[in-house]
Amino acid sequence: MALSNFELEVMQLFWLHKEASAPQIHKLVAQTRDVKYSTVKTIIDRLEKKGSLKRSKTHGRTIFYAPTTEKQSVSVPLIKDFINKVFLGKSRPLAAHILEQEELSMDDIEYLESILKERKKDLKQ
Amino acid sequence: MALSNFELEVMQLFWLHKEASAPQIHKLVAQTRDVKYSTVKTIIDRLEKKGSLKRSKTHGRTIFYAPTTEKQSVSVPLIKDFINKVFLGKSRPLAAHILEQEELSMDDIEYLESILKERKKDLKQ
DNA sequence: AACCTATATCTACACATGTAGATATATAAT
DNA sequence: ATTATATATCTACATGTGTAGATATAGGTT
Repeated sequence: MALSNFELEVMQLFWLHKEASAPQIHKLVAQTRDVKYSTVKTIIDRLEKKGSLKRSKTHGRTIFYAPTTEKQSVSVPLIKDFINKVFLGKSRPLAAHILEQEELSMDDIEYLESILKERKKDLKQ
Repeated sequence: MALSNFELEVMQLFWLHKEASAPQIHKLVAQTRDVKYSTVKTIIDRLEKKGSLKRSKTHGRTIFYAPTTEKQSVSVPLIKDFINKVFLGKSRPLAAHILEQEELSMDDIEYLESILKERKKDLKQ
């Protein structure tokens, strides 16, 4: 099932921390934006209902949740969708934009070059 | 103002064709999906209200619309958003995924390599 | 044991979105 | 000139989303 922006934002925190409670997630999100506990808890409830989070343990009455899927299994289809939606299914213009315009360190660049070199080798055979 | 998925899909068609009428856009969209004329027209009306389309001319009572902005001015911020949303603001993992997994021709690869070479040169100075 | 407080649960609401029917009407066809 | 038809306009509605208040209560605190 598709995730909304806010749901995805919360999932990112769960993927990062492996496991967390609603109050913890609320504190993290509240560092950036002014959002009430119950708002965050609603999102977590919806994620649980969607099957993206499961209850993993409790401390007192505090419930801890954990992701049910790897981050990859969500983000890879999102990339496909995005390329379809914004670049009519063509990867090259997106790749070009990132390589030209987005922030990359020398290390990043060399890493990406090595990927391309490999890819080229595979294509040739 | 942000565009919904469907709105963006319709804008893609306008960017491609420069100018079009609602019936034309409907026919194009209907090639892919079963969607009624009035649905498409509603989306176009909303795009007009949002200021993304303007009326450009009429033939009989048929209204032609044209985009008010370049495609780039919409897609570039979308890329930023997407990287923030899905990759916590880091471009490298997205770039790596595309270079590794998405469909690229030898020509694409060589083009992307040349971008990286340039970028490297700039970074060194 | 009584109380306080953090947390969970439940309910609600405005707005966006995808969807399309109903209706009016300007123009093309006869 | 009349009629038919394509197109525009208007209205509507279910669902998803971001948002949060109200209320209950388990469990820590005194």
